[in-house]
Amino acid sequence: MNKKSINELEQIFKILGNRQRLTILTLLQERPYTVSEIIAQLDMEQSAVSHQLKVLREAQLVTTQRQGRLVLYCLSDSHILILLDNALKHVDHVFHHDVVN
Amino acid sequence: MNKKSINELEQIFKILGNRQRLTILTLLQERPYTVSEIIAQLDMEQSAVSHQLKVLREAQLVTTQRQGRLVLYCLSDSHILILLDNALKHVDHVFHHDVVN
DNA sequence: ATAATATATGAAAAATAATTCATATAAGGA
DNA sequence: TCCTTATATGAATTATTTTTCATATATTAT
Repeated sequence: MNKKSINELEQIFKILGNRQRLTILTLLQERPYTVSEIIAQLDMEQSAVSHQLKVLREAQLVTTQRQGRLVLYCLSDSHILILLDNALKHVDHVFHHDVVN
Repeated sequence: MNKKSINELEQIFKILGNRQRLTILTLLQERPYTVSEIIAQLDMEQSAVSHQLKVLREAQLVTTQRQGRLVLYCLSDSHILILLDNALKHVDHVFHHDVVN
């Protein structure tokens, strides 16, 4: 595995390694959400949510479209879902395979 | 997605979201390595490597077996590799799909 | 038993990431 | 135009993670 790949992997995993961002992504898995809706779901303040959305935007994991004064956030593509799903299978494997927790 | 799953995902992604740990995992993908060998590959000091190995051990991503005064580290199972591979496909998709970087 | 080598660990320091606070921008309505 | 609502952003603060430093433990050889 080359250095570039490692860096890219590090970047994504860093982004995914955060509760709020993961929650946002799994919300968007259902349907697009406006920022206000996301704030309501996350119970964190507007500014913090906005900063996290920026991270997701910059990583191109989500896209936005303004609708009047609302901004709709959508998953960029379903590719990331496959990754999440796969990771979920992994944690399932590790956490629930032979150990009770 | 429930809270527990999110937490578990967060944990793994956090662990994978680190250059040195990723490098260690990809080394172990080839074959088991002793700590000294890992240190040699990583160009970071013994103690730091040891701390990172502890993180991987505690997450059950690697297992160890002592051989005399050496300690051999191995990937716990190939499950994690599937996840890495999948993630790699994702970064490939995102970084190299329609944008030159 | 002592020395040497390999690895691990706790606590402090350094680096990085997340949150808050204050304020900015953007759009729609009065 | 001015006010209100929705969202974004920069800088400061706070929290978390990583690294370093000092030291401990384990194993083998002398």
